[in-house]
Amino acid sequence: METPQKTIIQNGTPVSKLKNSPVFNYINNLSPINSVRLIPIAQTFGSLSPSVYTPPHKGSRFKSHTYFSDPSKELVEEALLETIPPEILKNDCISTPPRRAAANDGSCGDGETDLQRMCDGNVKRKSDTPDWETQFPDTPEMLIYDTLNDSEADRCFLPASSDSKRRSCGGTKPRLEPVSNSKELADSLHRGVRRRLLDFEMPYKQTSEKSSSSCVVPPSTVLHLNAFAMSFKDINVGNEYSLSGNIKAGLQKFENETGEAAGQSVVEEVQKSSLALVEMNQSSPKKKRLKSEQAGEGESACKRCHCKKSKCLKLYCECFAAGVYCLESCSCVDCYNKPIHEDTVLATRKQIESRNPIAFAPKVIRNTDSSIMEAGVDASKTPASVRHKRGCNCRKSNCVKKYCECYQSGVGCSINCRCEGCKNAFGKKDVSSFVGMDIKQDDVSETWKTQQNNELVRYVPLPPSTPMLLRQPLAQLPISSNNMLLPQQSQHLHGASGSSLYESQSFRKQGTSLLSHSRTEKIIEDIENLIQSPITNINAVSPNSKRVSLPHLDSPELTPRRRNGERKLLLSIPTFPSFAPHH
DNA sequence: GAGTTTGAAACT
DNA sequence: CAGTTTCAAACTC
Repeated sequence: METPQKTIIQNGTPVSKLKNSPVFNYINNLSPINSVRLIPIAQTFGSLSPSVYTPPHKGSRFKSHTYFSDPSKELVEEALLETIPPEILKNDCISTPPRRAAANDGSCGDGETDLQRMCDGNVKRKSDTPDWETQFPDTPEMLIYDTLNDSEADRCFLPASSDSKRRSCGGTKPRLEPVSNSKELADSLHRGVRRRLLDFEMPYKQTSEKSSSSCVVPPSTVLHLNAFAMSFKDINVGNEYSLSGNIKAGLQKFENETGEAAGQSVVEEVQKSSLALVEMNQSSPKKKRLKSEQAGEGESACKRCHCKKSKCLKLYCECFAAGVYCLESCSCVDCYNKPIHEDTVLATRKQIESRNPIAFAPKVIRNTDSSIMEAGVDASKTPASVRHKRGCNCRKSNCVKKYCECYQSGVGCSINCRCEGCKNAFGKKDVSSFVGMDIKQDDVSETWKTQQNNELVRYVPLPPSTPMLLRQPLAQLPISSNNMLLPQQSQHLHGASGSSLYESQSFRKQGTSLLSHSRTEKIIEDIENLIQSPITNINAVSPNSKRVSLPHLDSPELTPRRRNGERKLLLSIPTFPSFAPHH
């Protein structure tokens, strides 16, 4: 897949020259885009979700991660963030590499085709507007784009809360952001995105446009940098296949080249490669199981549940928990998690949320350095940026099997865990919460690696965003306008901690060079504003006193500290998890 | 593929 | 709030 920038002549450097550059060829050869089978992302909005809950911890993204204490790395993040074309940020294309030959072979096929169309739209747009920066001169504004274009708005659903329900969807919804050419972007997406989203009390619901896709196409802006960044981590940490390492090698080869054009090229290629990685990471715990089965399968590639008694209306059902409808390919019995039972589904979901407001919240959160700071441990040794939101409660599995949600998610146990005999390879409860978890590949258990390799990719599931979360005042959610929790973006990038990519001085150099200082500062300031935004009104305690702790929210460090002229980047409502109707 | 184990979710 | 039950995924054979 090409990015729009590829047609750009950077600093007078012809595209052809860039394409002939060693790194371009090298990385291009590394790109698995052509070889990786697209994992249907139906029902996987969880994995694509931006709503990995991130405690709003000021500055955490820059300091918390062991591997990224170097400020220059932050700049790399910014560079990556900035470099990714808004078209990509704004839609799913980053998660949907070209799949020209994708067959519409069943329940998942439509969604795939839709995605393809969407990407086609982007390609088209690319040719129309080769220089996205020109059109988005103000990068922060680029981040403020409206998540939902008109087309999407027709399909999206809204959170139930009154204060926010009208902020995102519907044809009459106000355009909430200043993206100058949002119309064009919307048009672009109109050409592509088709999603079937469950309408949660959507006042402007328009069901007529529901597509026939049986697998939900994840909320279009949901993945992106999260997955982009995660992809590095995932691949590097969890898989034998280490693209980032290869990128690093390529970058080293590229080290002699300097200048923005070169840097731009590097980042372009990184983005390009990320597309494949993102693709590889479109999975959920449930889906993973299917990955090993899906080779050569079509429809069956969609994840399925096997519920027998829950009617797929409880969190036992992963489909339901993920906020998607069950597929026909599910082997569930007496399933109510289907479009025809939409009301039931909604009611049930509401009920569950009434019990536990974050029941549908991501299970894996971006932990911050607050615990680290509190523990007085050198932050440089604490890469444990990701933790299970509630922690596990394992007693027999030693947190080394997928019974353990932490382990399953590829994250270390934390102080929130009540596990016994924790041997979590990603970080033991009593240690990793505070002490650096310099997880190298060798540190990850062979079991886990084997498991993950069997599933094609290692995946740190990013559970679905939920209406609950989004019912919170948006300004308090660190969710970017493209449905990404900005801190998470960075933390995902941080999460790429193991990635040697970011250890590449050359890359840092290149990435840094991409940003003008003023722009960088502006971006950082905006993001910091977001980070400072508290999510204080998320009930951290479930009504039934279940463990729903949101770590460190009480930390004084989390005290919101708004700056003057606070720019609310979160002017749009992220797409909600979709219950994907299917046949 | 059936049976077992496991721990989250749900219930009391 | 704690203990118990239910449930479905993960795992084993």
